[in-house]
Amino acid sequence: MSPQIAFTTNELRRRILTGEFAPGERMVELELSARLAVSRTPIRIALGELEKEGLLESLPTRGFRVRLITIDEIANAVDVRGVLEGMAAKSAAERGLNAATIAELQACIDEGRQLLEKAQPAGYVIDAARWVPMNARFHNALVAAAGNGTLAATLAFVSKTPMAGAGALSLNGVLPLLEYCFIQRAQSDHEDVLTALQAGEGARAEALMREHAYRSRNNKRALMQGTQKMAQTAKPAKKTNVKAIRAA
Amino acid sequence: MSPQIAFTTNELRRRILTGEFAPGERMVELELSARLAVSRTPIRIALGELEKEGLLESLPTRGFRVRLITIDEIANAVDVRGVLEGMAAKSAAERGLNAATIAELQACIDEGRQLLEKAQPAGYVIDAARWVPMNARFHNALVAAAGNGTLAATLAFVSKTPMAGAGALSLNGVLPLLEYCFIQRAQSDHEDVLTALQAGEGARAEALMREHAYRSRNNKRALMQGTQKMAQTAKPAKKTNVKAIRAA
DNA sequence: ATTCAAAATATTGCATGCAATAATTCATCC
DNA sequence: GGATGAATTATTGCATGCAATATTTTGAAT
Repeated sequence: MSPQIAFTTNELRRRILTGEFAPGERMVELELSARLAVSRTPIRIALGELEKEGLLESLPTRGFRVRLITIDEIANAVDVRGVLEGMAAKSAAERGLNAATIAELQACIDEGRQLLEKAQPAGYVIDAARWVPMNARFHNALVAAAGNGTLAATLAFVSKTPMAGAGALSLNGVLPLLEYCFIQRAQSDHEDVLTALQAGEGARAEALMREHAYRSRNNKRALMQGTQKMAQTAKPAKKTNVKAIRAA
Repeated sequence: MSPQIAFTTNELRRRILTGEFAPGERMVELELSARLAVSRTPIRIALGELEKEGLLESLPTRGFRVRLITIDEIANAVDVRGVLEGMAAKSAAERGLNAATIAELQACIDEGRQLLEKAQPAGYVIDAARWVPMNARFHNALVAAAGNGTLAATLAFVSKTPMAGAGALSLNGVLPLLEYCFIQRAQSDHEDVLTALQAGEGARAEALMREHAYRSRNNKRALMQGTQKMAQTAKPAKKTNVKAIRAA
């Protein structure tokens, strides 16, 4: 992807996810073009991209609108992710792990244990800035070990659903003790999975990864329903003044 | 997707899959624009689309080239499809089927049995024109019954890999007897899955759907390695005469 | 005040031009 | 003859204009 298009896509994605564009709001090419200071061409391509990612929906000949993503939709995506990661674990166990993969997975586990230990005296608050990338590394290493490129691409596809990716637990400090318990369990799942993988126990590794995801799904549901994060009603789309943009 | 872009995408996809563009060949916007009689804009968007489908690969600032799809890649995609369809079957069994779904699945099974019976006196040649859509209908009904939109979208994503979709068995008349056996087994799988679904046996339904896909993968491999369909070496890309196109 | 039609406006779909850049060809020198 | 650098050509990246279409507003008629 060319740099301008990549920039536009990332920027729009970011602004949608941070709520700068509310669900239901229309995305008008000319307005976005003015806001991001790029021409309509990259905007148009980026919008198509974000539609495929599920962030936008297209109106017949009226361009795109920000989609409202429901809790159920996130839960569905996480379930699919769990099944695919289970497949990855099973395949990896059956093929056998190479030394580098074992080292990488073990490194993640070591870091995770460290983070948990550091959290206890600090009021059971996990260092999210380190946990999230570590968690992503663990999942990536596992998927890579399955040696199935299509599987990896499919997981990437599913993980595009907002909040459905591996590193997407809330972790913004609400309910620290509850989150600590979730993370503790996740850590223990990681350890069990590595054990199963090394023992070549494919079915067990698969079941563990599935449960790992199912649990994370339920945790998300609990946190979200608690904080009502996603339940904001869509603000009415404010009218854009195209004449003014055109004049500028 | 607007009509022109849809046309362009479908047309280019078709031409790539039929081999009109050989693997390795570059896709030059201006040339395609002339061939399909549309401007560069829809061509450009369609090429991006086909890249995401895995049919093309992008060169840094040199546009796109037709990718060579290997047998292993197809096999990987079919494996992923099997796992996802297994998940669909399990979910469907756990939620329970409604009457309309049962009727649809049963109708597919009845038609399949009919096709098998008709094939025997006809030299064991299956009527592909009816089998393929029936098979697709069966798989679609099953996925719909799972009630997970993300799962359906993910399956659609995986099924874009050429030859990896549910209705993609060769079925062009090579080895009629062998194909007859494959189809006979597929039919029996369908029947077993419906039985399991109706009995609420989720784990069994899942296992059956996985095996159903794994088997189809191996059948494909056997047929392909026999006929060497995909093993054609890429023709060298013939030079395009842009001056002539420009002049026209 | 309500309805309807006509005019005005907003907005996309698509085509195309131009500049930037990569690849290729060609001419020159050793 | 082969290497090197300059000119040429091919080709994309991006901007933008125009026509087509959908929506909204306006203004009249009831």
